[in-house]
Amino acid sequence: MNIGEAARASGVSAKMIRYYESVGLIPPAARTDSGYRAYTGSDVHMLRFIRRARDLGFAVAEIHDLLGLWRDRSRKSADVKRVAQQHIADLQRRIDELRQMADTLQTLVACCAGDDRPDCPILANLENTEGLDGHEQHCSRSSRPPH
Amino acid sequence: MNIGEAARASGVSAKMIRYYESVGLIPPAARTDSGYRAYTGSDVHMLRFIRRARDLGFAVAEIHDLLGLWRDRSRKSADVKRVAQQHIADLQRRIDELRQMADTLQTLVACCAGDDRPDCPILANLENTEGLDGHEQHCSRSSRPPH
DNA sequence: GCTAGACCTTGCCATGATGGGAAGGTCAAA
DNA sequence: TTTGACCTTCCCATCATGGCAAGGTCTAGC
Repeated sequence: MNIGEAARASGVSAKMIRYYESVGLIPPAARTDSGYRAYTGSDVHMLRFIRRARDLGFAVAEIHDLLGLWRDRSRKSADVKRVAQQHIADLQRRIDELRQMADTLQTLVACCAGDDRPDCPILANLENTEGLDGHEQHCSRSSRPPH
Repeated sequence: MNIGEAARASGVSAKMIRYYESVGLIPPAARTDSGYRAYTGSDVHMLRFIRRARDLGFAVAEIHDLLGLWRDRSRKSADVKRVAQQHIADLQRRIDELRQMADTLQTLVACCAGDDRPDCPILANLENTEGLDGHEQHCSRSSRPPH
């Protein structure tokens, strides 16, 4: 199987397959006499594993670990669970960060008239270091550039 | 004011101040005779604005627009509001992506014994293209590598 | 057998925001 | 004058991904 076929069969682009090989996530592919990479069904299976793990947000380094556990018949499921739980914690941290941003912005947007006038609590908040960093409820006042 | 002072006063690193200048987010700083960048209080004010906008997750291109509106005394608050709302939508999309990942993983983790045995629904899910893409509730079965 | 077109190879560049570091110039205090 | 803290520019690395270019290979149709 050529790299293009393997790509279509696994959902991983040819470019990324070469990349994963170059960074050691997957072993170097077998080669034909002319130098083309040759893949087996088992290779595609592995690529699909990688693809799925990427879809779940695992970084390449984490997938490296997961592949090791996958191949290790004597693995402990506790080890897999730990990797997954750490990743969940990481996802949760990122979610919280984004949600904090969204919440703050949402509060500001709710206070913004959104009409033809220039006064805008959103700009006012960006301008002042203070305000809405915490959990204020009141709409702030105007906003004019300095000068 | 030297770049280091401006950095300390604004919370933007000297490195990033130079970067923002290089990509045109801020105008080229004034220079002393010896070539040092020189900043005013007004410059620091702008840098703080940028810093705050970055903290809210705005990309440099968006901050460019926001700075334009900030400087425009005849802006319409509706324009600012639109930028903010688009950003909120973007944040929400990213949050949903991450939460989808976290939810799937959470379900799998809940199904994993996490003991000394190798059988693991997490690996099983990564291995099979099917399963838990949607909203299944049942814990799946084992997981052994191919070969 | 030849040719066209689809495929493969490697290598370089770009993304976005950020930090690290090197080599060399400037400044201020002791 | 020296020292140390600062500044300058330039290059490199991150992370996963795509794009492009130059050149080699394979296959189907004529």
